[in-house]
Amino acid sequence: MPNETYPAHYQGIFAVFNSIYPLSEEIKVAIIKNSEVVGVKRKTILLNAGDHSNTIYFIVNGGARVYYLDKEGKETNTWFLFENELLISVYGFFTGQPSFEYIETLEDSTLIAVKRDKLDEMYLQFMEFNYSGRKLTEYYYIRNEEQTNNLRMLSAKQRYDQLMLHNPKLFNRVSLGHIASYLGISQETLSRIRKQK
Amino acid sequence: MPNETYPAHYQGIFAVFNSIYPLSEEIKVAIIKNSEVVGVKRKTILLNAGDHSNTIYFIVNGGARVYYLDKEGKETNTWFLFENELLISVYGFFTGQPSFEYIETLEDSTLIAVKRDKLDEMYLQFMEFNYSGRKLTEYYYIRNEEQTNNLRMLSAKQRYDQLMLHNPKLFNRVSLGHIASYLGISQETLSRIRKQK
DNA sequence: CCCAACTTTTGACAAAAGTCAAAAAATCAT
DNA sequence: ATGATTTTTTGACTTTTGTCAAAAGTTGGG
Repeated sequence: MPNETYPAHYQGIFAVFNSIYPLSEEIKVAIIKNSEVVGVKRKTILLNAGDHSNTIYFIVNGGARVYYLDKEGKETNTWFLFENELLISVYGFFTGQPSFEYIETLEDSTLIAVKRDKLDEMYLQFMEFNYSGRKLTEYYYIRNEEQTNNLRMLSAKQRYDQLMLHNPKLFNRVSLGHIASYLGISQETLSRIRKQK
Repeated sequence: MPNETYPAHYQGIFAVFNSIYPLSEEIKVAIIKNSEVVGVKRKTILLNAGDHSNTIYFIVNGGARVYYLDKEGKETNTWFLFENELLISVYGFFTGQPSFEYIETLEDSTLIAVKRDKLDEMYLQFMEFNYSGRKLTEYYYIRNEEQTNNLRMLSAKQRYDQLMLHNPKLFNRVSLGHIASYLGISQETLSRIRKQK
């Protein structure tokens, strides 16, 4: 059955899952039935700290950031995510505990939203869906670990260079202030690092 | 069938998996068939940088560290793992790429070793096994993310305090030099932080 | 028990990064 | 376009953390 029989917005998410483990028609139908396509404006808060994170988003287009507030109330960004990526607050979504993180769109975005209870149903109904879920979790885990290792071992300048090398496009879509906290440095230091190049 | 019919060393690993998703007798038998119980001395290298990481270990007793060498050749520890925990080099094991990390036992240890191809076979043969695999990956992911956030946002002293609060027993089993690099600080700074308390 | 090896602490100094305040530049809505 | 916001840069200064070298303390094997 050709893919065109499914709504166009689902092309991306099906492709991502399908590249890991073949998605049966049943699962595709279930995904469509258990999800909702939503369009949101830039700067929309998708998750507030304190709330329960019960939705996972697949970004069809647009982008978002995950951040939290440090003791002085300053925002610290932990992730930036864009088209064809999954968007959650990892801690809140995985543990079911109230979130300490916020999720906010960076741009006008189209998202596929799946509620956690629906996702859990699908994981229990289609055991092979856990195969893809596991692989995707592994993939994001590795991305997180890279970040950990960079923070542990590299200087501010080296972390900046790494990001420039591996994700230069980020600088076109995210303000330097946001990038600074992601790199674990002050905005002023980031500015100075960029200047001395 | 009572658990005592299985080798005593497998109690812990079965309990860990069983608490996530019921382990069928078939999977238990497969795990035993596809694994090996190994006893190793303290300071045994289980994985060398450059090698392919093709074994996952469950620690029956003992402990190990995962570390790598920075540009100056200094060791940086990324994980400490002990009894009833899974032991891998995340990047190497998940990606299949040659490892940049080393794994070394910290104490004489008993381990259950499963080769990656055997694990993959089990994941394909028993789809519900992916459910447990996914949940375990999520669990270790969260632990890693905590570490990332601490490194991004907390001062050396605050990171030390966090570790003391959440994992004080670590200090009984791991030298301060090893803990320093795990916290992303120099040994001297760690020593000074501890003194000023 | 004692020596050798390893681990931890200390001191003096240097380098990295943060803070605060203000100016400059860029962006956005009207 | 233009004034108002937001973002980025700059300067002066402070704090944090690192580095190097040496001393002190600890541990384990013979």
